[in-house]
Amino acid sequence: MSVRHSLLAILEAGPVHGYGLKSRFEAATGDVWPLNVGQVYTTLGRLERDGLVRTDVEEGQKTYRITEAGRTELRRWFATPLSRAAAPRHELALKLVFAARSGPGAVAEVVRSQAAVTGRSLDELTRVRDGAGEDAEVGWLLVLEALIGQTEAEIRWLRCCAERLAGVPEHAG
Amino acid sequence: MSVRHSLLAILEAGPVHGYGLKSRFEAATGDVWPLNVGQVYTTLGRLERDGLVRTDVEEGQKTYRITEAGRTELRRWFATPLSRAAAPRHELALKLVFAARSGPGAVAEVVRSQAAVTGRSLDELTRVRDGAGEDAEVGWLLVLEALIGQTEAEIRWLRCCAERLAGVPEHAG
DNA sequence: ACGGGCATGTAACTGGTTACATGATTCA
DNA sequence: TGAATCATGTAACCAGTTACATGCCCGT
Repeated sequence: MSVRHSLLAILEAGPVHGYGLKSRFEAATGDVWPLNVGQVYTTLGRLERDGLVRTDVEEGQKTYRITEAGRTELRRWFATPLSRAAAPRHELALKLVFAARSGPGAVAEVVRSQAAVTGRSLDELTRVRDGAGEDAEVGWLLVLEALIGQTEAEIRWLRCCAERLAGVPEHAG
Repeated sequence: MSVRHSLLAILEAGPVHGYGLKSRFEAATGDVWPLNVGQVYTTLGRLERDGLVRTDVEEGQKTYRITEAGRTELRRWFATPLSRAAAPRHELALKLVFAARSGPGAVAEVVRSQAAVTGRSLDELTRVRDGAGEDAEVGWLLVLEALIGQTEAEIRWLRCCAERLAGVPEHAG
């Protein structure tokens, strides 16, 4: 529910029209997660359906405004931590688990190809971060560092998997 | 597409009936990600629709069997690394970015409540891992360690956020 | 005149997820 | 007998996502 709540958060600062939400969302996160404009409108439609935003026309442009229910929902979002139980399934972990059961060749392939891509990704992320000037946006830096930390953890884990699975007989476990 | 491919991977080892897939999925990952039985059937229906599995009745029980197209798709899954570009939006990062724009109070609340939950989660994960015996399943250990690494990275990042955002004026950026 | 960015939408589809109905078997 | 587990499904919904249609306005 990231998009829903992000739009709500942008609207908390004041009414915006549909297209403006797209640019503000991308500006806030430094274009790391581009947002299809169409999705803004579908999401806004659902938010309105649920009574979290309301629309009115100002000077020919339709503007969206957060409602009290919307503010409540936003506060709830901030106040409710993500729980591990509610976390989505870790696709890479699943892939590796089932590759391990499929045979050592599959494991090696997954680890090797993923490590290459993830490594390149880490290089690029750190290069971008280190090239950031003084005027860099706070949100953008935070997003970058979240991604860097996550990526580093993934690389460590892949190395750990490679070690542990090296020499494990086929269909083990 | 984790569930889809995981079921395909289980079927690669031989035909199974619907309910068996649920138990095998959970056994493979150590019950970390429980799977609603209903979802097994909806997913199998979609896999059959797409020609990746086929069914036949054996001794009164409907069994599912992977097709050649299914094997191809599974190999494609193993061979194709996850790309950062295709990665889902990082919900916690988004939450923090927008909490930062909402005001320092919101940031502090997010960081504090999330750190508490994440910390407890890390404790539990490490306790489970350290309590694992020699007979522990490989896949389960890998999943555990992926989650531990991810959780540690999240905690480090939260600390970093707390430092960086302390004292940042409201609506900065 | 025309291309590009601003602006608003809709239709369609995907995979994930749950709630519910139904019945067989097993075991205390 | 009655609860738990095995077993098979369906209907409905959700958020995310994209492809597409439409038109305005502005600068070249």
